[in-house]
Amino acid sequence: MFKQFKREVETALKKAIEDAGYRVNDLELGISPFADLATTVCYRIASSYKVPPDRAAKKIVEAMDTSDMPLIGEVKASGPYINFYTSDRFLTESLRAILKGDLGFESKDEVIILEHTSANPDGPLHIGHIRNTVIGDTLARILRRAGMRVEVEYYVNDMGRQAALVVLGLERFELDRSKKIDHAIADVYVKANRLIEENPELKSEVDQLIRRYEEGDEEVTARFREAVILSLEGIRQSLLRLGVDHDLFVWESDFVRTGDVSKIISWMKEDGSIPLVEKEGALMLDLSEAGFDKEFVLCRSDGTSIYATRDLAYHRFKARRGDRVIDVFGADHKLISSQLSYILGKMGVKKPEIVIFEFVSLPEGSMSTREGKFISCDELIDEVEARARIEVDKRRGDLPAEKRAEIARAVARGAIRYDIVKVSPEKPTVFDWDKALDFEKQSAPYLQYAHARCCSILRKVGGWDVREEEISAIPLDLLRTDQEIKLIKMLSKFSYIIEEAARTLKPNLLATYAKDLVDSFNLFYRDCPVLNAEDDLRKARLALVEATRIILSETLETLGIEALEEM
RNA sequence: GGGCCCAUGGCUCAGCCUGGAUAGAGCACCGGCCUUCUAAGCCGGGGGUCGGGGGUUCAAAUCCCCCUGGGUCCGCCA
Repeated sequence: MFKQFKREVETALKKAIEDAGYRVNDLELGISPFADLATTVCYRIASSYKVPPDRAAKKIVEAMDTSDMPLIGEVKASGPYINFYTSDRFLTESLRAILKGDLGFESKDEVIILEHTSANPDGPLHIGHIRNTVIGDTLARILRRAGMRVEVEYYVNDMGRQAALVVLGLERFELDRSKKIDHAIADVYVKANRLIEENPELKSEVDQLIRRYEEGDEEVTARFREAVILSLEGIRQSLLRLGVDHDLFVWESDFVRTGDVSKIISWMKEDGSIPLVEKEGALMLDLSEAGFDKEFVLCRSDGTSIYATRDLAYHRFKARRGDRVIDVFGADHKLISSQLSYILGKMGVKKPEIVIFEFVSLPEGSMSTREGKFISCDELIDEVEARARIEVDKRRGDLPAEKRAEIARAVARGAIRYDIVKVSPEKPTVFDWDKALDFEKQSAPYLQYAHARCCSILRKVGGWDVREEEISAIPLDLLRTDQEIKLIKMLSKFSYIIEEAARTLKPNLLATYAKDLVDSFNLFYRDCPVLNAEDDLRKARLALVEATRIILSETLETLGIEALEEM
């Protein structure tokens, strides 16, 4: 409902400014600590019309007509600011809409292809990869919640040197089958790297594997397939533990096999809109026109293709199927992805929107799968879950063991996801076990706990079973304490926040909202008894608890955190 | 060497895109609150030259330039 309120304010303000005899480009409306919405537009008017900003504010407020604006309560000039407040009707309508299942979204006719994670199949996901995973998956959930159709894809780098090294390693070292399969693959990969370092002459063998795979050699293809499928199996298990499921796994070798890669190369040769350079048999693009000082290599001197070229083919494939293409990439891909975008533009292919996140490092330095220096996603989940189990056991000895295990799993998944998503992607982070295992205020369990409290109250009255026709009869206008008003306003902002997060592709906005929402609920919980309230007030407060439960569970669901009914 | 990102209380962060009214949280620290809906909670307290310097502006944590420190990229790797 906040969106409608904002729309009303925009309409009324725009007209009032005109009627006061001014003209502006931007209404400069924003959420303020002093009002529900406030504008600073009078400063602008002051400088262009040479009037004191306070006078402009007063004049605009006098010209303001809000008689057709049921959601606007009060409008006040406060010095140079104009403050807008919601009406009583706004509060009641907001709650009523939520209780009736209208959360303020409309479905949009837009298909988005979103790629995230796409880790190399050379070992398990580690805590750096899952920053990509959590940002990507949360974005997908936000966009879906905002009404878009989203297809989530994982690009499998099966043709690279890493995959080839695993293949080489598998031929010489035994897989430790007692381990989770992707971890066993990592062991082999680390050993293969060491082997190559000690015997550099083996490098040509790797090159050969790559070439034979690209040529479609059956025996080699089968070996690559097996290695990659094994890694992917383990990776998918880890993703599932985080509540993440891709719609499609796209193998880069497909683009070589279908001829898409060679089509792109011949297009480059014929079209000529990007200058082509040949150096010792290798084919490159000269991108100096766009300010890139190094050439962009299309294919190696031995004729084999290169990751970046295959990625061009993949992006063309994505662009054909979606109205928008979104990629979630690590900061190391910044340069290559801007080159990619430039080339796609020249090819007449829709450019991707790229969300970049900075690296996660360990206190002792950066991670490396090759050197076996990393904390795996599985290890992290295991540790957090074990810690959560201790906490659950401490508090809920009354529950059966399976139930406690289930709660611990949900708490662990949530804690990990929230810990990652609450930090904005451009911030480089250092992993910290103490923070990961902290279940206090700025954490998922804090949010889940508030949801459980809502459920607990509702459980005590036998659950919420008010039919839609009866909702209008609930005396919601009794909810007028500061705590109640604040909470209702928070609830009304859900769709507004989702759309902001979707527009700016910033999932951390929703994390902040979730915490603010729960803060407001906790104040209400402390000061406003529900079950012990007088008849009508009790009904109204129960409705507010139900509305909070709805919005909070929607928020948690969108963050990929399970909304627990008890914990 | 060049490009991009980051720097906000002891620690971890929000706010920066779109400049405005007292810079918000959490952890840690100190002091309170379980005979009332789950204390993974709530209340109070101390603690900040928003890395440094210049500039733009009536107004800068927010925009621009320079510097410092950290990260990252600049492969016929992915």
